[in-house]
Amino acid sequence: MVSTTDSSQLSERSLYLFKALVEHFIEDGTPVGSRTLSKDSNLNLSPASIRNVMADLEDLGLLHSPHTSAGRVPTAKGYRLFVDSLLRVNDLKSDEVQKIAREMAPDNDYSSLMQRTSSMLSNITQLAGVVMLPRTTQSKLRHIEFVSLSTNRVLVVLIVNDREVQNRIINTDKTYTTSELQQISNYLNDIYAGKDLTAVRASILDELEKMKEEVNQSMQSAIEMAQMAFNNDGTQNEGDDLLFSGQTNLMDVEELCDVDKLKKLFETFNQKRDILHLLEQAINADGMQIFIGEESGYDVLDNCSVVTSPYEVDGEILGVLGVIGPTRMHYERVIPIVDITAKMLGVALNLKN
Amino acid sequence: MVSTTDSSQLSERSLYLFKALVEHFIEDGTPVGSRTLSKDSNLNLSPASIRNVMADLEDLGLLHSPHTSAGRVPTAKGYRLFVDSLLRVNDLKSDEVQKIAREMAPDNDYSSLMQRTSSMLSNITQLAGVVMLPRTTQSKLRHIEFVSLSTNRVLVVLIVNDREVQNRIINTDKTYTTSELQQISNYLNDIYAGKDLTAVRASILDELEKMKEEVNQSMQSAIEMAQMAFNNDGTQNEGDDLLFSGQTNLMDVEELCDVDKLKKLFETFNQKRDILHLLEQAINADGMQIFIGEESGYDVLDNCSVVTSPYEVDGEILGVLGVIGPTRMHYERVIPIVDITAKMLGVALNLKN
DNA sequence: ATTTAGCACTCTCCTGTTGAGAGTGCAAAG
DNA sequence: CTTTGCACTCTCAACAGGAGAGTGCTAAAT
Repeated sequence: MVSTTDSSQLSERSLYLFKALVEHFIEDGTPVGSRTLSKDSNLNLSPASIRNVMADLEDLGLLHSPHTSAGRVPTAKGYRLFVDSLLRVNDLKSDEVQKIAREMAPDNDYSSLMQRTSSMLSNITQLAGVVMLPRTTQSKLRHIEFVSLSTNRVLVVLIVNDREVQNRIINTDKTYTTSELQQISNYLNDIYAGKDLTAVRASILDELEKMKEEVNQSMQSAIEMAQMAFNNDGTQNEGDDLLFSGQTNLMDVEELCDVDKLKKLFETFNQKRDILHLLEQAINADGMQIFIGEESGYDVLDNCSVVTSPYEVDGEILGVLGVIGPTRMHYERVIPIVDITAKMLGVALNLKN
Repeated sequence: MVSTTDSSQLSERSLYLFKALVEHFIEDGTPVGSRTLSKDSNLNLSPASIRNVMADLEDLGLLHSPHTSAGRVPTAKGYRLFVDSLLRVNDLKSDEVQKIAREMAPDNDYSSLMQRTSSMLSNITQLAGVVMLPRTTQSKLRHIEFVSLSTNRVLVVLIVNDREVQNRIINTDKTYTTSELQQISNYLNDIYAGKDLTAVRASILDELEKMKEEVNQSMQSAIEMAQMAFNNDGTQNEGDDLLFSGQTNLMDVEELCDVDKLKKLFETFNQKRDILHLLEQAINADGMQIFIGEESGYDVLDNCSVVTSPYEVDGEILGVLGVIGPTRMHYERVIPIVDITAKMLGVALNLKN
C-alpha cells in the first residue's frame, strides 16, 4: 500500500467536493453527476468547474465512472480517504446507546450473551453482524468430572476458564462404578485443577511413562482415564468460534442483489474460514479496523466493507466483533455502533469474573 | 382435502401421459407442450390428441398453463398425485448408500452426529437439509454437579438423558466451598438421579414448603441450590432444536431465484418457528411425509416441497429430518435418501445407548 | 488564471414495433 | 376416437428511436 493518498495533496475545495460526493452517493446509491453536486454543495460553482475537479479526483483513483454518462462513484481508495480523513462520526443518540446497553445486559449465560451481541449488531445496523468468540489459547482447567453412562461408556465434563463447559464421551475398557469415578475425578482435580490444558496434556503423557513402573491401581485408572479425556482433538471444532447474524439483511442491498454473488457471499459466511482470517488480522491492529471493498483481499467481499473492533477485558484482547455490509454503508453510524458494542461487551464480560 | 384425485378416475393413458409430463418437467424445468410430449412418450399419438388429454388434466386441477402458448406445468395437486400414485422410487446406488453410511458413522459426539446428518442430507441432494433434534419431553436427570466459580457464583452442570449436558450459572447468596458443593450435589444426586426433570421440579417446590419447618442446615442449602438450578426456564432456548444446512443450495434453483422470495425463505429458516411447526406435523404421521408447495400452508414455501421422515430408536420416535427444495425436485431420488438417512440415524443413535 | 457557457458526443434506459416460435383450442375430416 | 388444418394468442428476442443524463473540450468571460 504505497500509493496512500494524502489528503493534503488535494486542495481544500477538492476534498470538500469529494466528501459531498461520497455522502451523496452513500445516501442515494446512484452515481453522482456534476450538476447534482453543483446544487448539492453550497459552493457556488458551475457544473463545469466541478467536472474539472471530478476529473482530477478520478485521475487520483478516488472516483470511478461506471460509463460515460453516469456520474461518478467512489472507489475503494476513495472510501478509504473518506473514512480516514473526512468522515465525521456521529455521536449515537442516547436512546440508541440505551438500546444497545439493554440488549447487552450482563447475563450469566455466556454463549447467549455473545449470540445476542451479534444479533443486536445486525438489528441495529440492518447489516450482517459477526462476533468472533474468544480464542481459547490459554485454557485453564477448572474442574473435571466423570459420569458413568452405560457399560464401558463414560461422560467427561471439563470446565475450562470459568465459563466454558466441554463434554465428551469416552469408551473405557472396564465399567467403572460411580464411586470409582468419583475417586478418579477427585484425584485429577487435585493435581490438575487450575493448570493450563496443554500443560495438563504434557503432564499426562509423562505420567503414562512413569506408570509402567508403578503399581498403584487406582492411580493407574485415573491416568488412563485422563489420557482419554484430554487426548481428544484438543481444541473444539474449528468452526465454532464465529457467530453470524442478520445475513439476510444483505439481501436487501442493491449492490449485492445478484443471486450469484449473494450465494458466494453466504457460502463464505458458512465456511467461516475466510472471515476468520480477516478478523484475525483485525485482532492485531489495535482499535477499530475497517476493510473496504477489495482491500480485504477476498473477491467475495469486493463490494463489501467490514467494520471491526476488538473487545477486551482488563486490557487483554479476547476477540473481535463487527459488521459486514456494502461498501456503500453509513460509516458515520456503523463505526460508533461497532465501537461502543465492543466496549460494552468488554464490560459485560468483565462483570462475569 | 376433500378433492382428492383418485388415480382410478383417470384413464390409463391419461395417467401415463401425466406421468411423462411431470417427469419431463422435473428434468427440464420448462413447461411441456403437446408436441414435446407426443415425441417424448412412445405412444404414437398426435399432439392434438395429447392436447385433449392435457385439457382434461387441466380441468382436474393437475396441470396449469403459465400462459396461452407455454405448455403445461404440474400443480401442487398434480405433484401430489404423481408422488402418491405414479412415482417409482429408485433404489439408491450402493455407493450412495455407502456414502451416507460413512457420513453417519456412529460417533460419541451426539451433536456432531446430528450436524453431520443435516449437512450430509444437503450435500447429497444439493438441496437444504434439516434435522429436528429429539424433543426433550421426558428428560431423566442423570447427574447434577456444582462447581464454584467465584464469589457467589456457582456453575451447575446437569446431565440429562445420558447425552445432553446443560450448564447454567447461578448466583448464590453465600459462597460455598468445594466440599460443601460436593455434599450438596451428592445429596441431590441421591434423591433425584434417574427421575424425570418435571418431577424433580415439582418435588423441589414441595421440599421448599416443608423446609420452613425443618432446620437441617445443609439440606436447606441443597434444596435452595436445586431450586435455582432447576428453576430456570425449563427447556433450553426454543430455537436450538433445528439444524439447517445447505440453504445456499436453494439459491441455484431457478424457481426461487427471486431475491425477495429467497430472503423471505431464509428468514423463515432463521426464525425456525414455522418449519418447526411443519416438522411437528410430520412427527405424528407415521413414516415419510411430503409437503408439496401450498399444501404446507406457509406462503413462503409455495414453490417448495418438504420431504420428511421421522427417526426412531427402539420404536420410539425421537425426531424428524428431511430435505427442503423446490416442488420441482427429483422425488425419486430424494425420497429414498431421506428415508434411509432417517433409518441410519436411528441406528447410529441406538448404538450409543 | 480561473471559471463558465456552449456544444458535440456518448452511453444508458425506456418504449414501441416487429417477426419468429411455440402452443393452444376448435371444427371438420378420417 | 383420432387426426389434420387453421386461426389465434402469447412470449421472447431483436431492433430502432428518442429522451435524459453526463461528459470532455474549447472558447469566452471574469
